[in-house]
Amino acid sequence: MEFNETKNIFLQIRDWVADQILQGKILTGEKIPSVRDLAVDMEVNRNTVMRSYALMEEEGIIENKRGIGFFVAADAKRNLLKRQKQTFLNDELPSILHQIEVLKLNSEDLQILIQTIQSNDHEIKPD
Amino acid sequence: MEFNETKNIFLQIRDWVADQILQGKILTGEKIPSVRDLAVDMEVNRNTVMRSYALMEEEGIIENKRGIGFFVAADAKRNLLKRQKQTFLNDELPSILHQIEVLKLNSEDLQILIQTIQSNDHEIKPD
DNA sequence: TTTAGTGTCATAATACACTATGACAGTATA
DNA sequence: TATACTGTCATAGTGTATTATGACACTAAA
Repeated sequence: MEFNETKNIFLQIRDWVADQILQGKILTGEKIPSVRDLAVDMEVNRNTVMRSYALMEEEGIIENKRGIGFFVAADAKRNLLKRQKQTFLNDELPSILHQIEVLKLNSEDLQILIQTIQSNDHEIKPD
Repeated sequence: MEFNETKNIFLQIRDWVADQILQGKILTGEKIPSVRDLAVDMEVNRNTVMRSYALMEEEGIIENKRGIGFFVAADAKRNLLKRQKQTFLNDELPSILHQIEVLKLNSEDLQILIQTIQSNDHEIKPD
């Protein structure tokens, strides 16, 4: 996998797994890739994946079954939605707004952004 | 200054100075704080500020006058605008769009964002 | 000329992310 | 029972951001 240089790898792995869950590519109760497998896939050390999984376990996103592996927790999706939404609105959005103001980006520059938002207006709210 | 834990300090200092310039709080040709002074102000080591300034010099944002200090380069503002705009649109926006899609954020959730963008529609484009 | 302010360079120490590797216990299956 | 998976822990090494400090050359002003 291609990692962003500015963000810690173990956080990017967490983000990737969280994304898989939010997108429904890994379902509730399903087993996620083993620490060793994912490490090989992502060309990263076991311990780094282990750190991501430990973090997600703390966050209640995944659960461990001894000797078997990690599984998507029952309310992982709702948990993640709430957590990510809050992080986005509270931590990321202010910085985005600030940049838009300073760079004077208008509707034309951000046409795609507005379209993307509006295409969600008729979406059914996820659980 | 309060630093974000996830981003390198010398990059955050660069961002801060760049912001001061874009906002017109430091004018073209004006002297920026000395390496030592800013280090004290931000409660950071001299070398860390030095690294930020060296980076900005490479980027053509500031210039050094020996024995005197660093000054805002002639075309710093235009340079910065171009650079930041490109970084935002190419590197940050895709990730933002992705989050909006996955989290199904709509016009209501992002009301402020849309307002901010639209308030730039009647702005005169900066140089 | 002396003094105080600039940046610059070199060195050492600390902290932490990441890697590399080995060993061990639990679980499922042949 | 033997084998091959799981996660887990410990240890050691590497790279790099950051700190701490000292020394030096340049410039401006007293």
